[in-house]
Amino acid sequence: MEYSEKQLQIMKKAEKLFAEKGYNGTSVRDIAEKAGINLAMVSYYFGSKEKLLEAVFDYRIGMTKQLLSDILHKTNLSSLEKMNLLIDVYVKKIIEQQPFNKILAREQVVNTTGHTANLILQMKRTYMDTVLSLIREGQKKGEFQKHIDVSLLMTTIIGTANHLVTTKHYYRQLNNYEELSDEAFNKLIEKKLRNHIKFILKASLTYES
Amino acid sequence: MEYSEKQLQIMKKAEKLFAEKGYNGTSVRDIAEKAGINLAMVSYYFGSKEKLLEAVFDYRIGMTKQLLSDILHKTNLSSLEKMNLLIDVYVKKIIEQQPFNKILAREQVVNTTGHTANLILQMKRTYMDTVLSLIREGQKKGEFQKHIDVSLLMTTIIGTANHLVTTKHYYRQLNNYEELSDEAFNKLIEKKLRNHIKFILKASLTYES
Amino acid sequence: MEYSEKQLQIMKKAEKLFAEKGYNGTSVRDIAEKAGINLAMVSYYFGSKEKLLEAVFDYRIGMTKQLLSDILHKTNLSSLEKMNLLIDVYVKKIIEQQPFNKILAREQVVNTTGHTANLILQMKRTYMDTVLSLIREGQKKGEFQKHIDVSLLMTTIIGTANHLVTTKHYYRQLNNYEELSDEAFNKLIEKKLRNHIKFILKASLTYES
Amino acid sequence: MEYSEKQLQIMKKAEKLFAEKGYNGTSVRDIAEKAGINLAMVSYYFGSKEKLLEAVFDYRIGMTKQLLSDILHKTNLSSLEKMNLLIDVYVKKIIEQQPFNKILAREQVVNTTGHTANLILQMKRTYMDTVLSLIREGQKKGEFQKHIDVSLLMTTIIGTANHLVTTKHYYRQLNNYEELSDEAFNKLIEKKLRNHIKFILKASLTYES
DNA sequence: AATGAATGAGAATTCATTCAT
DNA sequence: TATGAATGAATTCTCATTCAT
Repeated sequence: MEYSEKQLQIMKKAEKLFAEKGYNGTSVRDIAEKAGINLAMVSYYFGSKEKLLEAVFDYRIGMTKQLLSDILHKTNLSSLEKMNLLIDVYVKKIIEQQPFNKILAREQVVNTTGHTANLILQMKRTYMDTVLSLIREGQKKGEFQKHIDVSLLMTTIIGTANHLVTTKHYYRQLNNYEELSDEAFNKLIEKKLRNHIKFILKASLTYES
Repeated sequence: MEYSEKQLQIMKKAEKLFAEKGYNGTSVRDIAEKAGINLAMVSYYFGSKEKLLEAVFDYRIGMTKQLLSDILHKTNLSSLEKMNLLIDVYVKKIIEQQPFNKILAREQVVNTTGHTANLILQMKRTYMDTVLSLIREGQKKGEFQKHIDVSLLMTTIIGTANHLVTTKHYYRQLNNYEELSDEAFNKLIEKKLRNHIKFILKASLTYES
Repeated sequence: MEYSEKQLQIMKKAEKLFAEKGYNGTSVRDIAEKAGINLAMVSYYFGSKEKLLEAVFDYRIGMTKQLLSDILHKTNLSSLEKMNLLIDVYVKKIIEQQPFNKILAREQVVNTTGHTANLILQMKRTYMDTVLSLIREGQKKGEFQKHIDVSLLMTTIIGTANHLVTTKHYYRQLNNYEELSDEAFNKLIEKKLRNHIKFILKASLTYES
Repeated sequence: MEYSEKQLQIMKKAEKLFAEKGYNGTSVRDIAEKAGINLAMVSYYFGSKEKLLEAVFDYRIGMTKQLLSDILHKTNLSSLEKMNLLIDVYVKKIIEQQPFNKILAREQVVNTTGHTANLILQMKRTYMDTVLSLIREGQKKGEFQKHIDVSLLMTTIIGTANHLVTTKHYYRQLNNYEELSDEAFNKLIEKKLRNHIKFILKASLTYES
């Protein structure tokens, strides 16, 4: 699905508002105002508010799939290197696409059916398959231990990243980072998150009971 | 803050609806209907829809604080035992209070100020202090390694539990648990989650670089 | 179905407006203004604009059925007397309920399915059964001729009355009755219509080829 | 008024939609889509939606006037023959132009002033004059009885035809013609209507009190 | 002659809340 | 304590029309 410049412009503003106030907390009026367009243009370009949300999901999840596909096709890397690259890319994406991640974090709770839920499931499957193949590779080479619950391990990685990003204002207060600029704080948590996830992974994958 | 029977009855129905459809997606009419009361009674008992949400938070977070306080005062346990008990209690709570956890997961994203945000911050601080003191204890005794980012470790624990519970319908599909009854599935993920978190904790706290 | 005073008040104003401007040409705002109530009360009392229209149909068609039932149960009358009474009552109803008749004339054209169409069909069946039994009675007694297409005869009676009433402004102009008051004109056409239909009926039912 | 091919194409589609959903129930978008043209072309070709409706009336009523004029000028026919021809032509027109007749039936109820109302009045006058002169002719020759209310007689003819055609779906159900094809059913009611109107006319015009 | 974008007005409906009883 | 009626604001969406190209 391709989107015109105008559509992308609207989608970006909508994404921001959905992230800040939630889908139901955002009115089409809000979006039209922020995007500097007439109220009726949202229906004109997307059909409805819900279709606009779906467009945002389409767009972002499409990007994500592309990222994952790119990594898998880097045939010159070892499985551990691929895993590390995957973490780097994933964390970078999470930090850069914070607004969409907030929407995703909220919508996947209540939206259990429909087009959006389908997209989310597809994305989760793609992640799962990618990680699964990487871990199997590592296990074959003896780099990783045998007893790994990949699904739960992924829940941990995604849950950690999601929770940090969606509740970063609490993390900031609890750790006294309030004097940092937004930019600096984002840089900081990106680095911390990347290292932390890699640490958790290494500890889990190489743990000897 | 004490709540009357009638208030608790309303709060319970509201909690369920907020969890299923989100705060903004739930109307006062919905709540009144489900609770079998007159529409105006919501305002009468709570003042407003938002105050009702706050009451739910008050109530649930109060319960959680009590739980944590109980654990800390069990002076006859070792720090590792306390930590394990904490996990048991936390996971049990997460599973039992899934509706509230869904609300919490959603509201903490958009609600960054106000009474609710304050309650959440307090709760997080309580968790943080509890875990911090347990880990310091364990480090003193040489049971845990020295370099632990407690805040991120907690992010991992909470993030893992939250993500599993709020997106459990996806977890179910991805792992082919669709034939299980709701009850059986809840039992299963409670056990899995408990073990997984303990494993992650042990692997992290005892990791040797 | 019983309607409260308030509902009847709204239905009456709505009926008038629907008759004057058509269902689609009338806004809920119009109705609320004319009825002197708040805009939201229409939804409150009827659920929706369409349900309000259905209520009007329910009410008026219910009245009509009652009228027909009353006539049929007058056992002391001959079939010709019953027929004449039926015409009198029918024409009186048509004249008195001109607004509803305009709505009916318009809606039965486009509304071919749904609750409203069902009501109309029921009413038509009731009329048909009534007239059919009266004519069969008259034929048995030898008062009426044998070859009568009752369905088309009814189409003629109803069509004549409908057409006169719904296009009476044209009838008025074509026959130079413009100086008459509304009341006087209504009186006039009621009498003319009654006699005309009786004449057509007599001529048709007793025609000898 | 002459219309271009393009205009006629649009008018035809518009006529169909107006008949099916009513004028107010049909959007310019609907028409543009059905006609396979750009939305703005409706305004371009007709000025407005209302002018488009007027064009349809212009066109159809112009055709009707032509038909009537043709009959009147057939000097070789007797008045009874002319009357019969008039019925044939009228019924044929009613059946063939059902969509326009539905529009007419609806619009003449609510549209009591303006260009459209004028056109309708003109047409009615033309019909009236035609029938009046035919009946006067017949009365002079002694073929018809003296006391005839021509205006009401015409109301009966037009009303009968209108009612049958605009509510033919009910007629179909009431008389169990549902298994007939549309085409066959139209053929059937055309024949029935023609005979019925002629019968009513003959019975009325020759009735002896 | 035709198009796609745009607009402002208006549509029906739902909302949380209040008030008199 | 409880109710049903009422309100005004806000919701999303559709409408006919216009305009620049």
